[in-house]
Amino acid sequence: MPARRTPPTMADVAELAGVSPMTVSRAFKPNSPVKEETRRKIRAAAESLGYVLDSTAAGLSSRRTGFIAATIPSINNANFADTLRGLTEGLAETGMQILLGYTDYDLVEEERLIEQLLRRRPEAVVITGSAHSERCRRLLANAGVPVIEIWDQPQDPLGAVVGFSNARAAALMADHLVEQGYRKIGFIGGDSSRDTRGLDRQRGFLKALRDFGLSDERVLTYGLPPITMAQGARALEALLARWPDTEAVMCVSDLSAFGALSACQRSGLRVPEDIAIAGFGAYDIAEHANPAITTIDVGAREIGTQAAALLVTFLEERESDVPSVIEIEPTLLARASTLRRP
Amino acid sequence: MPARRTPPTMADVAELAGVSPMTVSRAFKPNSPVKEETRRKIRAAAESLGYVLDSTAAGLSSRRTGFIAATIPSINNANFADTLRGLTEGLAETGMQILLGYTDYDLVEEERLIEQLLRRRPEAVVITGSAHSERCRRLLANAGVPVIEIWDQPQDPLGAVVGFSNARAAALMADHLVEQGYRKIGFIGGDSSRDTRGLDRQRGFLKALRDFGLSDERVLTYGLPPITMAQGARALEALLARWPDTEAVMCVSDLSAFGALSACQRSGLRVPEDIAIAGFGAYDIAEHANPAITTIDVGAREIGTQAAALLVTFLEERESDVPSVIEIEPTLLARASTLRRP
DNA sequence: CTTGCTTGTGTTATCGATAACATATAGGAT
DNA sequence: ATCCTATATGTTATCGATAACACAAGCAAG
Repeated sequence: MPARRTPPTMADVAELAGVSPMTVSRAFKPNSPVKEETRRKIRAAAESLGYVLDSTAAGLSSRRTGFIAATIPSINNANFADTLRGLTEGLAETGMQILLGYTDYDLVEEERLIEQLLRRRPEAVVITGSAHSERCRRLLANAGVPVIEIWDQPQDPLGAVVGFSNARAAALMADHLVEQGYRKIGFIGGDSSRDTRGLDRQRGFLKALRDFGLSDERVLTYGLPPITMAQGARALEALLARWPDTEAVMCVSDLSAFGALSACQRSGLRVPEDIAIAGFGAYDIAEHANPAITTIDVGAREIGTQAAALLVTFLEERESDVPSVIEIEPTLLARASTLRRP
Repeated sequence: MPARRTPPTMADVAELAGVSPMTVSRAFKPNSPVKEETRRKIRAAAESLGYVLDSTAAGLSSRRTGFIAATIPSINNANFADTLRGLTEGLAETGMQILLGYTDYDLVEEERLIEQLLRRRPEAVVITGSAHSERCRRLLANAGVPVIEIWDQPQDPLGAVVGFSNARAAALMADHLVEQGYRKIGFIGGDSSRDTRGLDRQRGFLKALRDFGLSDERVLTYGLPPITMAQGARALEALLARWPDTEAVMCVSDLSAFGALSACQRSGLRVPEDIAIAGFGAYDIAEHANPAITTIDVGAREIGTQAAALLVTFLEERESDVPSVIEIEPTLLARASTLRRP
């Protein structure tokens, strides 16, 4: 079977099966009135020609592309990958295909990306984060399709929301550390405004410290978000160089927390006896580190699942106008890296 | 600006700008003869209407969809994410969009996925792995577009290849362990045939052991691939329960190696003094673990970069018929987890 | 036996853009 | 002044499928 120049079309299948193209079209859709025998004949003809439906043409004609556009800041991030997995699995039965884009934590890139994605006429858009350029907001509003913002709690939502408060989630960790008796508490994060969720965590954490009457000055930012294990390690060293008596540190993510933990161990500090380390995100690594790292589980997978469920109702009922806000409840996972044993 | 029912079309922009739709079409393509003033007028009209090009229609008409289909086994895998990043960045300048699918290490799912992707009429297909169902091979052959298999070295390539020999890569590790003086060497991997690359590693590793005249019996498979940190930990415990005098273990991936390392440390074993642990894949975690884990860098990012470069030539020259095979050279990263200090 | 509904199939128009061809204008070469 | 070429724009047909409508046949209900 030689590779052909142009793939066979529905008309080719129709001719071979001795029916009209319209019947072929129907034969490929479930729940359309086609005699079982005709359908078999068409299926056989299609298979023998190696026919594959052209969704491009189908989408143009039916005005339903079967695409859901989704943006995430980065591929190399287990949290967003989990969300994506929840989304993918939740949409599997609908036959919708996810059109994915990476913003690299950059609003300008996000705007470019959204425009590129909208060109494909997705039937809905799932967008990570709540900070968008003005033009990006306008593009989304004009697109006339449901929009779901995830992983955040926007002041001014574009449509539906499946998210949580990064500030409150981080405050949970402050509560925990204070409750464990730590008083000289620091924070490690990235050093630009790109990662707004990271900044929200920092803000929420420091605010909670202040509310406890504690100092909020032990903040060390290092590297472009999302910060890596290596950067977490260096940040911890720098933080201890400046404030050697620090008792506990929260890191903006589990990856940087793991780096910080490694740095402690290399310099002979015991965790948590000499210094407590906490992370964020409930990555696998936090669970399997020695000691296991206290972290916040933000329900990354569930965000995807809930967004998918919301999409299913939107697509079924065409009721994109009712903005709904689903709040995910982050939970603290207290582990050895911060627990004081009396 | 209210959300409209149906988005504006090129004809709407044309009317507002006082030109023909064709001119609008040209105004959006670079290197087409349009007066600068006209172009500005059209751009302004488009912006004021919130016009976004419909790639669906464009693709149908021009027979160039701007899609590259790509499949990877899993999202939650830093290696494949790296490959994807290389691919994305390498294709960025071309304006091609990646249409991504996850096979979940399953050939049946792969076939389903490939058919779904081919419906979108991608201009090329990048597919991870070399094992495919018969129908999948036929679909790809019939599609009439360049196909690149990555991350492997197929016996019978579908088209171009950017990969490496998993067996030889694993043999590198056997060489290293033997060279370090270990003799009672084990292997930890997943326990099904789904992950063919993992199996290739196992095969190559055991073969190398035999070639050194060593026993190849210390193999423990545990859990569905890709195996997790937790499974790596349990596998190590099981392996030591059965062969307590094991001196060194290679794990099919760095994640399971990290789990194994943690398991050792929990049970008071010193690494590498009591037992050496090695991984595969050069994940971040291997570098930052304590001790750092010896691993194999397979050049995941480079696989993506090279595949992108190949695609660029294919798309420019329309020379998909010349199958090229690019071999990536895996390298051993010798680290503390296996190094004997005399 | 007629009416009305369901099932199965065909016909025509259309989705939104672009390729291919056609035309007009401006400037340069001869 | 004439021809030629490059630039700038318009016209027509078409990409491959599906929506909407039309129609035939079969069967049930009245």
